[in-house]
Amino acid sequence: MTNRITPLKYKYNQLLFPTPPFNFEGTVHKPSHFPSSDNSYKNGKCRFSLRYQDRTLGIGLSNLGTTYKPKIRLTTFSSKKLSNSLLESIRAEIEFRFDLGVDLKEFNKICRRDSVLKPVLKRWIGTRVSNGNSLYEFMVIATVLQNATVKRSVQMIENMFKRFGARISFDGERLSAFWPPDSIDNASEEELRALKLGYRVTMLKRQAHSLITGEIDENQLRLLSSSDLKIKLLELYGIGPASVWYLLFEVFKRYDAFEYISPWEQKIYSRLLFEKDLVDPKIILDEVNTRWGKWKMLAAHYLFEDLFWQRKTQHIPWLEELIRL
DNA sequence: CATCAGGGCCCTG
DNA sequence: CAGGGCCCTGAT
Repeated sequence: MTNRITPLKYKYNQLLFPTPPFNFEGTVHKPSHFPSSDNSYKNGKCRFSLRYQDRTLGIGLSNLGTTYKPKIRLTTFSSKKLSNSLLESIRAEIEFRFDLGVDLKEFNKICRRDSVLKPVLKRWIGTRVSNGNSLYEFMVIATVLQNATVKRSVQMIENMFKRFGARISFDGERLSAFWPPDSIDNASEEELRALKLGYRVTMLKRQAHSLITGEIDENQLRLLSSSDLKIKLLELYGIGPASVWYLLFEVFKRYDAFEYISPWEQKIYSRLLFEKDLVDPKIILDEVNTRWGKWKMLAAHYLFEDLFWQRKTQHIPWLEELIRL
């Protein structure tokens, strides 16, 4: 266990040019995601820890552009010097994880014709599906989400950060960083149980193990068609019908990955799309399919995040009840 | 004090 | 394919 904080004193700037139109804030900060100590968003600046090629790095993203002339400053912080080729591959990885290269013209056209999304698009045009986490990290997140309230999920992931993660400081922030998977693989069951992970311990251990054996190769998986990818992801221990859509969408940017609705999401979509308390999941799924087709999950994401942004400035009682922080 | 569901999944019959 | 069990917590 390391409570020691590692300062990342080397810093490298690069410029990123997302495809226009681009929305910086909507892309780098997702208010519907639960808060955790590996990332922060303050004063328009996004910072997070990045475990990449066995290094623990700090990343800063800040906006230097406008919606139609997008430009981002990517700053990579490290405790050791980094080579140009490594910096280049970090840049490419960040561009992928934040989906900076996608062309959303067709999606925007569909949104403008849609009564529900039209006003939402006005606020968030250019927003990407984005996630700073690797597949492995997102599997961990999906696992701690299972059968738990948000508060408990946060408790579980923070317990894991404390026990297995690193602490880094850079750019005036102190953040946690994910652990190398073998530390979970080597940990004893009792040790993990002590972190109040419950029955998820088996899943977390098997996931870490399949990563270090090379059974999971994220870069290879990115090349698969969505249907093949879905089959592969469902083979991962602990990934079932609810989690697989999160992975397909957030990690692999498959914009149509919307085939399953969990009960709390069902309530939210019932409100947003039908102005009712509870609509049958199948009806919701049919509705989003006819409305938004192959862009249905991205469209739903816009609705969802827009709602959670509203929550920051106004009290939405029915939503508070569902979130149960 | 007990019981139960929660932002599921696996395993069994 | 339906249903039980699973870690833990907080609500009732």
